[in-house]
Amino acid sequence: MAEELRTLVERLKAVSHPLRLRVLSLLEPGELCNCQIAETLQVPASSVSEALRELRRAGFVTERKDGRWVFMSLVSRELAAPFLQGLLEEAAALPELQQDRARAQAVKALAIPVVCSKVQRDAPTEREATHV
Amino acid sequence: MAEELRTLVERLKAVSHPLRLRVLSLLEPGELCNCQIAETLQVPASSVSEALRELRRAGFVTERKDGRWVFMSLVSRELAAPFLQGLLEEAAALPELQQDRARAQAVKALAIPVVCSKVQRDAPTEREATHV
DNA sequence: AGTATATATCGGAAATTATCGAAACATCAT
DNA sequence: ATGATGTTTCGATAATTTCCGATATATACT
Repeated sequence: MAEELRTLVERLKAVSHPLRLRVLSLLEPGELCNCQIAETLQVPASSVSEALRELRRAGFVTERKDGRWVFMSLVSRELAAPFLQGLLEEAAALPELQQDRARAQAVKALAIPVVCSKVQRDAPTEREATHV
Repeated sequence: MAEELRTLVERLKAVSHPLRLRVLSLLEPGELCNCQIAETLQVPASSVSEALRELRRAGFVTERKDGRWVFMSLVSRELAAPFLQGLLEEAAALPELQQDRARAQAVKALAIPVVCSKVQRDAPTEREATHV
């Protein structure tokens, strides 16, 4: 298979996943660190980290380290894939993702250490019937 | 998971696949029947049929039956997902997909029965190392 | 140094997807 | 009706993906 086709497919796969799409959409208004995302989405921090790794691999996200924290943000529109623009608009219209953003705002209002020390504790453990 | 998020993810998954993306891109200039696609891409007809089923399920493709043949075409831009426009542009720029289109033109120049009677015979049998 | 905390990676079980030949189904041609 | 041909579905196997707890790594604080 041609390299370029493979790459495009990999980038599409990266966003074809509920958690990764939620994370992507969450980052649109601005950067967030791993634990802010984990707290916002009520998902284990390791899952968020893996989601971010895929989004980074696909070239949609960049990181900025600041001490203990790694703040992730979307790459510029110019660097992103052409299909991303339409996708983000489509995503922003979804009720659940709007809810996510509202939660993120509340989380951002708190100091980061306060948010993050909660994450380890109250991550959900029950597995859903279908993949999240 | 919210229904709408799930739907969007399903639509993204539908195009996150080399064969399905090739088929999608192949249909952009105009309708083709299953066997024309199979011949163009040198892929078993059943694989093409399955790819088309997914693209139909995702709402990207519609069918028009004409006797033995089922011609598939892209749905109108208005009905398609917002991200599809950018994706098709991105796809059209890929060398391999341009090659596919050139082959499709050659195939279209032949009478359909001539094309299709070949398909059953010379489909490739060797499995590639990675998924196609 | 030692502890706490944020992030990344690993391991591995479970679910999902991919693939294609075989068989079924639908329509045409004689 | 019979056979030929285009399309779809089925069956089964292999490959991949998902998910999260456990572990590892990195930085901060005291």
